[in-house]
Amino acid sequence: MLQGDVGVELGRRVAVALRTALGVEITPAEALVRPSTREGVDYQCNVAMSLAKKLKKAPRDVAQAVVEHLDSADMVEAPEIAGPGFVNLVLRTEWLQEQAAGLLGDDRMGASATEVPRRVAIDLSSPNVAKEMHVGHLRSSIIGDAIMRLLRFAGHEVIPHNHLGDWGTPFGMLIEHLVDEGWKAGSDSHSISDLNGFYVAARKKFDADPDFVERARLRVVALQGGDEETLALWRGLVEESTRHFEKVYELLGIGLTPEDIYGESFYNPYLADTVAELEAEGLTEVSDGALCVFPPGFSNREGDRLPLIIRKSDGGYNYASTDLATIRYWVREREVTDLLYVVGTPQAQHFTMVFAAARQAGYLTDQHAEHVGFGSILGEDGKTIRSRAGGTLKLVDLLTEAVDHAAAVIAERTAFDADEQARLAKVVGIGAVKYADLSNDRERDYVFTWEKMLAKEGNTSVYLQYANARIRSILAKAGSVPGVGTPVVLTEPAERALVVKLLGFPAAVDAAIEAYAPHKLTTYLYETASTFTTFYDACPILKDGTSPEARESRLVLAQLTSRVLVLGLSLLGIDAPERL
RNA sequence: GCCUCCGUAGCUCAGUGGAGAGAGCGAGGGACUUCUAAUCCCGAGGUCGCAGGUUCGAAUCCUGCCGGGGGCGCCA
Repeated sequence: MLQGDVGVELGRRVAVALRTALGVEITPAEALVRPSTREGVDYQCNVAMSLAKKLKKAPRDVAQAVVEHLDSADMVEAPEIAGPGFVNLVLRTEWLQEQAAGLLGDDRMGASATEVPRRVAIDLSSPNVAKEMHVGHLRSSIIGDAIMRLLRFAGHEVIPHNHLGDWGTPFGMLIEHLVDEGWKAGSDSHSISDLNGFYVAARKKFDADPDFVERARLRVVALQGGDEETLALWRGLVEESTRHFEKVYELLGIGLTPEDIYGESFYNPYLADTVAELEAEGLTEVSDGALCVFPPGFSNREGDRLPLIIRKSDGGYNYASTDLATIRYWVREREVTDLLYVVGTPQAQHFTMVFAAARQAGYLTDQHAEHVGFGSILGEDGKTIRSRAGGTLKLVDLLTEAVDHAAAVIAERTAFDADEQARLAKVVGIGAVKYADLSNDRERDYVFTWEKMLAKEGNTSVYLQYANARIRSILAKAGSVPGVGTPVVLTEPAERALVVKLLGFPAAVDAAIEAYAPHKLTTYLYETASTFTTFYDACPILKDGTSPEARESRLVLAQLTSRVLVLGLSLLGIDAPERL
């Protein structure tokens, strides 16, 4: 059975044909084999036009040479040349039948694992201590989680790190507010019911009370000086916040645990060394009292060189220092080959500069560092939903609303018992939120609307879950699941279309991984579910009048579809219930 | 001012330099005593922001312009 992308396999064969026919060496990718939108054509090869000039031949002659030497009779019908030199490829029914039958024994659905596993550190989620997670954290969390799942599926080692905002000057203010609230160091009986309220109250006091400001300042000094009582209070605050995050991660179905937390404080011990190394390398300059690196190629609005400040004029460190120390840590101590940062696109320049500085410093050499940016979630007014702009939407409220909405629909439509309804509501509601986000191009902003988040028609998770539930229902009714080796017989166009689509799974996964673009997978899964429902309507499986052969064959197709949908959704962090 | 991303059907969005640019939603027409209608089928709907350029071929690459978002020194 074929492993991987059908188009790549055809490309390989075209490359061989060109070598034997014309002595030309090209890679499979350069064969330009693409799925075709032409009626009745599965793939098309566009290589003839691209090579014609280089070979000083007419495109149709190159195409003719490809066709004559293409060794693919097992896989495709006799290729036809069309238009200026397109080679149209139609997959043979027998080949499709064999592939479909073979897939039944492959729980990876044709997707191969990498032969060169990498070790990838991925920065995701990264909420701030003493602040409630809001919709802004949604994207980093679920996009990061999906990328993590995709990379692991591909056979890579992935180490998530949750870069918690757990250090810095605001903690003086926050700890003093804790003290005012009667917290005692070392006691774990405290809790904060409203993290946002806590933060706002501290901030308000800070803005109004000079004595409090002074206490906060002293508290920062104590914190950074390692004062035990202060550290104990700080830990209490971090742990309290972490418990809030855990609840959200649990609801969201993100695999992040407290072990994945590498907050800013974690890198604290490395900051001085990191900065000292940069100084020793001669990369730094003092400018306006701040210690800076000036990576080449960046300028500010006056046209002057743009600094990356790694130590503030007051001697404190900032996020550039931490980010450099982070790279240094993961490369040196953890020996990762890749560093991914799932952080909003507004920080694109920051990361470009940090990476540039890290290369200058030798922290990054062969490693691949990439800012996997994502667009902002906008309000209906088209402006970024910001925590301080008033229009805060707590993440937990968003998720609860989605689950409640799903619960209402489920109660209306189904007769499952209460427990089952509650379980389904969570799977459907959370899935809808995740899918609504993941199905957008990662890098683009999108406007948040409840309508979109809760939609259950068209390209939505519910559509996919429903398609799968219908399949599971049929398989349950059928009594026995067709075993490996069950012959697949394709007679109807809808059957054939479904198999062709199912064979596209590896290509979709590859595309999603290659560009860190989960939406490429959602698009594919939606097309697959849609192709299936067309098949479902056109091709009865268990109904009277279906021959035993067709019944078994169609059960295989249903089974394969279910596995593609369930596996695909799982790579996005979305569950697919048996019944719906 | 500079950098960067975006502009595709009424709306929300896909689109790997390849052949009449595709979905969903909405609006119109049709299909249920259901293998689960949270579904399917049919037709309508487009100066791919504008103007040049590169190319055999441009929604896609380059340049300029228009419109919008974001970023541009001590918050992260």
